[in-house]
Amino acid sequence: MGASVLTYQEFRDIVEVSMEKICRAVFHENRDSIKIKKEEVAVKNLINIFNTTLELSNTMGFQAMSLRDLSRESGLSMGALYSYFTGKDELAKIIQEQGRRIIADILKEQVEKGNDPREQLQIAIRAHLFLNEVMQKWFYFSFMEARNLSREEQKRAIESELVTESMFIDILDSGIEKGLFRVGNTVLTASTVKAMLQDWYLKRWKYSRRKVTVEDYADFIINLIESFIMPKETQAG
Amino acid sequence: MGASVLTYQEFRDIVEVSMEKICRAVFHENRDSIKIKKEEVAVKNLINIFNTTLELSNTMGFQAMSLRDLSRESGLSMGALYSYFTGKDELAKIIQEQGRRIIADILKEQVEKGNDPREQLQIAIRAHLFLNEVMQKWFYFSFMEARNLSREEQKRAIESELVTESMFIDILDSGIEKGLFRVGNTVLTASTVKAMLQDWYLKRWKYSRRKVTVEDYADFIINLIESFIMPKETQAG
DNA sequence: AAAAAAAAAGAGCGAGCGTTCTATTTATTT
DNA sequence: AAATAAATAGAACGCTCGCTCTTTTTTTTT
Repeated sequence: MGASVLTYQEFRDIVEVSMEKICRAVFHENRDSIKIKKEEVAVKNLINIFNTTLELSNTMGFQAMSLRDLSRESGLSMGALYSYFTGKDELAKIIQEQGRRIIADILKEQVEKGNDPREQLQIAIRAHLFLNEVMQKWFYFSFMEARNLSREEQKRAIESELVTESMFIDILDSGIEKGLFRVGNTVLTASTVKAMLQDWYLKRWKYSRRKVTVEDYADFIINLIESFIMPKETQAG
Repeated sequence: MGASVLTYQEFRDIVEVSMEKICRAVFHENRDSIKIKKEEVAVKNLINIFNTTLELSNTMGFQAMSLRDLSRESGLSMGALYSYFTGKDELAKIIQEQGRRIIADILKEQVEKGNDPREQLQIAIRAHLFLNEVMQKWFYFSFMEARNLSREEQKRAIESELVTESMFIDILDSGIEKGLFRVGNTVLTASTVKAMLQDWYLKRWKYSRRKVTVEDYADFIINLIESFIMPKETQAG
């Protein structure tokens, strides 16, 4: 081991989550509500709209951001904006949806590459964290604005949180079963791992200021959690 | 050790943070801006106002909560409300201030009781967590609504976060110096401890649903962090 | 019981919100 | 170059917001 570890650069090359790709997906998924016909025009403006929305609402809050703010900062008129979404609420909903979709797709895909629970745990932590880095603004938005969603959408957000956590629980349980990890409270262990991962996008400013890279943080968390769940002898090998 | 550990019940008896006590402090601190003369009347209504504000804004967000909502839910008229604060922004500011004041006062006071770094770390984790439990609504509000504050108030919130974290860093450093803890990245260690503690008030619903008590959670985090920073032999004794 | 002080009530104000709709501009096709 | 389609512009509408201010009610003092 050691050489086969997923690096941040490798991750970026593999997953290719770009704003352009996301917006193209949004365009196709919402073709009936979007009033724009030509894909290139739509994608170009959607990129602008999402970037500006994330920028504004992550500093002042989505509620506090008026569509006139969004219009002014994006350079698009009110009329133009309403060609891309049916209302302010839908704009928030779309951002949330994309965040959930991407984390679900990519995390599962990456973890399945792991050959044993230890490798899977490492991949899960690294991939999750790398996604938090790439999609920082999206996840920060999703967490902070979840309260403004409809009941139905809120349920989905909670469910999404629990599904990701279950993935960690399953890895831990299978590790115990195979005698690789020592017995412990896997639910609480998974829960605290999630909390540490989440801190990366909630307190991004802190880590930036301290010049902690996402690789540093990944290594640290893996060390921390392995020292807890693995017997001393096993840990080094 | 073991018998002298701070329990949640002991903590509650010692610190006595009650809504009534907080509101009495708010009344005296803001006597010039509050238009009410009689302390008992003011305290009674402040309790009502803060409870209702925390309740409403922790579900729908402070921005989304109108003062007419607050008026309706509290049973106080618009005119009455404005006898207790000068504007909506000040209401948010007061709640933030009280949260910061209490965590700073109580945490320092408790940690100073510890005789060695290990005991101090345990006390710090337990006291911090118990405060998160008692003041859950206040802290959730403070975290979620920090963006709506003035630049100046935002600086104070960040400073407060870093001061609490420094307390953990200092404890860890002094433990290493005394040979009790193994050498490691104390800044990142403190940071992750804070993240785990914070999760208690950010995801309270999750722990309630799973019937995890605050004592369970405290014990778990202390175990987790000690297995990381303490050599195996020392840990048990 | 009357007078004075304290507290609460709630209609009214201007501003800004989300949203709509028609006019205009830009791009594409013929 | 004219005709058609696509996209953008921004004024206008109804509504709700934070906040103020005078009136009314309640409490305290005399």
